[in-house]
This record gives sequence, structure tokens and C-alpha cells, in this order.
Amino acid sequence: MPAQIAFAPCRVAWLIPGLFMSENPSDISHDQHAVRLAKLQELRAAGQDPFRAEAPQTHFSADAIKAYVDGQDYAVTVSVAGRLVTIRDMGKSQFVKILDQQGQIQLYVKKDLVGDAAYAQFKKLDLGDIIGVTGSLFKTKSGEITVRVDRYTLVSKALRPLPEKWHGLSDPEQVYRQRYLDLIVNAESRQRLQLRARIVSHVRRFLEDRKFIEVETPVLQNVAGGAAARPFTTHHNALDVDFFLRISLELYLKRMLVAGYDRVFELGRNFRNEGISRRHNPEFTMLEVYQAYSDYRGMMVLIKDLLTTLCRDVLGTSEIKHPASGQVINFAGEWREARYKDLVREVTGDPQWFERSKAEKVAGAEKLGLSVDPGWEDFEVTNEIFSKKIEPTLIQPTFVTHLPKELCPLAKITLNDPTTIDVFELCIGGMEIAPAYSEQNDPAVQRQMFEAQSGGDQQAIDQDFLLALEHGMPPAGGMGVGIDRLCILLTGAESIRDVILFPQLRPGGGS
RNA sequence: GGGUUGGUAGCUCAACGGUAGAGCAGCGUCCUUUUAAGUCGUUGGUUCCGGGUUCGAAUCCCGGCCAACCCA
Repeated sequence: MPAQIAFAPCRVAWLIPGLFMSENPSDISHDQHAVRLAKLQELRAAGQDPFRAEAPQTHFSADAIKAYVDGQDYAVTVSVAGRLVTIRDMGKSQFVKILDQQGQIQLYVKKDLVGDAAYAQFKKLDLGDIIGVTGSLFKTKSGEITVRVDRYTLVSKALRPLPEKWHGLSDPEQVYRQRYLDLIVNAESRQRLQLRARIVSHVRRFLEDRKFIEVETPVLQNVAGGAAARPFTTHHNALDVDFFLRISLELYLKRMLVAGYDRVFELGRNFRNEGISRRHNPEFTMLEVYQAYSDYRGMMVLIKDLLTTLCRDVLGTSEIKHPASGQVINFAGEWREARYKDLVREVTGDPQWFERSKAEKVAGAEKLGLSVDPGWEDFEVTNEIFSKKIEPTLIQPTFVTHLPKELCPLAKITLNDPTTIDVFELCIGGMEIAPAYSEQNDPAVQRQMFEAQSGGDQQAIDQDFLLALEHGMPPAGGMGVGIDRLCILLTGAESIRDVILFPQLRPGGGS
């Protein structure tokens, strides 16, 4: 049992006479940082250093509360530790609360139990200090299970004050830049970000239970392939070579299919050097899953199982509020399936849309209130309609299938329709959550599609990937799941920044 | 990149051309089962930064920085 830290039985004001007297020009009572430093100095002057102290921890807060045996006050002894977040001082006794990983637990400190000196020292603790206590559980008059403290130890002195206890921290800039403060004082943020951890954990377990193997592939790549996005560049000094940070996991995971890993996944960070918005962070977490001898229809079953079990096991409900639309998203029952072309024909009101000339399509898009870049191809004009006028309306889970082949060079062409590919995009809450393909495994067709997309720029083609394909890749279904967006959906967050611990901000701002 | 809104005490917010305030936190009292505990007293400001207008600017104007939202 570590030695108990005891405050010297004197007041800070005695240490430096007149320190807190208002008529004294050196009064520091208004400067909370200075007051806390003075308290630390006082401890050190008495030969005690809280930063070298230790505390036992037998229980987290919620586990300790569960350990209470009803009707048997003081029967169970626990040691808990955490940050002081509430102090209610009643003279010769105090109720305080500490916060740990599981939440808060109330402590009751009585002068006649801990002794005069230790009690006097306890009164000098500040909100934010980290303490460990040992005591026995009881239930207060108002029914709150509480630790009656026998002894306590200060194990870290907080030199800065906490944000306000009632309103918490609400300045969004400070919430993101000093997330640790947000997590201390805003229970909602704590719950939301812990929910994310449980979602990610469930995803891993779900896939491992189905015999998928988790792998880690390179972040630094010569060719940033597998998606259309602007990559970040970096430089390796020893090799004197420029690298890209990956924009997708796809091409390396397919090499693993070639390697004989029949079910493989990676849960990792992608980087895209593009705009920052409510739905985009420059680095974001992606799940990609590949299953040999499956196809995009198989991926439909997989993603539906994944989301249904997530709802059941993590959220405990199959209905989620969607704040932007006010609708309730229902994950139970059949999910809608709709062809891309049908949705476009419906929203444009034109059954012959795909037979129209580009000029007619541009006019049609403008009629819908969209502005169209004159340099765009046919399919880009149509896709602008899809992403602006259709996708945001797909609130309930919807598989959009048979996308135009120009939208993705990595999928198989539909057998009886050479203009579309065997893919789906799962849209929920107006967002694209998961695209999936029947993966292209014909190396010659794959090469043609890369060349058509790259406009003849051989540098932009991952030749090593094509070489791998020539060794033979089994037919497979593949799927990507944007984990951040999934978390936005499942936690009811309004912004990607709310489900990322430390979202990217311009450096140097704020405090 | 463009537009809108915002930046005031450690935190949450007032004051909108005339002496910068409140609550919480802090400091000093009272109080041994409190629940935003209560009680009495009290300290604390480069009003984001830099210019300008004015007798006088947190407030109006211009420029910059940072953020949120909308748009591209």
C-alpha cells in the first residue's frame, strides 16, 4: 500500500504571508493557475510530491457501484481512483465525485474518519485533481451508492481549472482542440466516442467470427490507387523517393486474394488531400473486406448482417433517429434495392434520360437547379444529379445497384448490360455508407479499364497490381465501409468531427 | 475559394456609441447524508490581433487570424 500523501497542516497563505489578501498587490487568489502552483509548492515544501505518489485501483466506478450488496452498508471495501469533478463541502464532511473510464462515483469524506490533518488537507484539493481512495460502500439517504473514504491519496495535481461544471465546454473550437477537456466535462461526448470504440470492436469480432483475417498493408505507396482522390505526398530520405499516403486499401487487399487469403479485411486510415467539411476529414477510417468466391450480392448479405448485429448488440435497437431529416431510420425488415438508372429516370422525369445527348443532360441538370462544369463527361453530369438530388433523399437503408461502368474501373461488367457494373452503393441517412463490387479479376480487362481511366498516363497505373492479377485472383466480392460515417449514423452525430477524437484543424488557432 | 455568423474573466453568457457585468470556478467564513448543495463576504479584463472614424469604441468602418454553418 503506497504511503498516503499528507498536506502540511498549514494554509497556503501562511507559507507566503498576505498572499491572498485583497489589499496586497501580489494577491494571486484570482489566478487559478498560480493558486494551484502555490498549493503544489506547499506540498513539495512538506516533502511530498503528488506526481510520485501511487494509488491502488480494485474497481472502476460502475463496477464498484455494482459491487454494493443491497442493505449491507459498509460491507464491501473498494479502492477507486479518478479525477475530482464535483466538490460539495459541508464543513466537517464532504461529498465529492470522481470520474474514471466508466463514469462517476460519489465519495463521502468525514473528518472524524480520515482524521483532522488529512481532512484539512482534503479541503485544499481542487477540481481536476486526481486522487485514489479506499473505503466502504454505502447508500445515502437519497439512494446514491457512495464510497465512505477511509484514506485517500493525491496522485496528480491539476494546475489548470476545469471548464464550467453545468454548461460544460461548448466552444466548438476548444472542444476539438482540447478534446481531453470535452471528454472530462461532457458526458455526451464521452458516450459518443466510447460508442465508436464498441462499434469498431464489434466489426472486428463480426468478421473474425466469419473467418476473415485482418491484415495491415502499406500506407506509403508509389501509386495511390483504388479510388479517385488527390493524395498527400511525402518523401523518404534514405531512398530519396517521393511517396503518396494511401487513398484506399483496395489494391493491396486484392494482392492478398492472389496470395490465397480467401477472406481478408483491413481496418485502417486513408488520407485524401481534399476539402474539410461536416462529412470529410483529411484522414478517415475505412474498413475494406474481400471474400473470395463471393460477389456483390454476397456483400449485401454481409453488410446487412453486420449492421443488424451492430444495432442489436451495440445499440440495442433497430431504430435510429436521423437528426438532419427528423426521420427514424429502421434497420429491421427488407432493405430497398433500386437500380441507379431507374432512380435517375425517376428524379429527372425522363424515361429516355440515358439516350439523351450531353447538351440535353446538362440542360436537365440545370433544370434541377444544379450547376454543371462544362468540362464534365456525360456520366459526370448524371452522377452530379445522383449525388445532389438522389443520395440525400435515401434515408432508409437502400442498395443502389448497377452503376454506370465509368464510375468504377475495378468492378465486373454486368453480363447482359455492358454499360453497367455489378456493384451496389449502400446509402443510409442520405450518405453513401458502403460501396461493394463483384471484383474485376480479368487482368486484360483490368488493364484496359485502368488505361481508359488514366487517359494514357502510365505513371498513374499500378503495374505491380496488374502483375499480381496475372497470377490469378479468385472471383470475389469486395466492400468498403466508411467507419466515420457509420459512426455518425449510429451515434446520431451531426458532424464527422464529433466521432473523430482529434479532427483536423488549422494549426495554431484558439488558445 | 465565396457568403453568413461568431470570438468579452479559467468556463457559460450579458452589455450593441457613454464608468465592461452575472452565474459557475477561485479566494476568505458558516455548515458531518449532499445531488447544479446551501450561506455570508470577496478577487479577477490587452473585450482575438492591427489600423481607422469619434470628445468618447467591446459596440461603427477597413485589414488580418481562428472557428462554425451554407455554397463551390
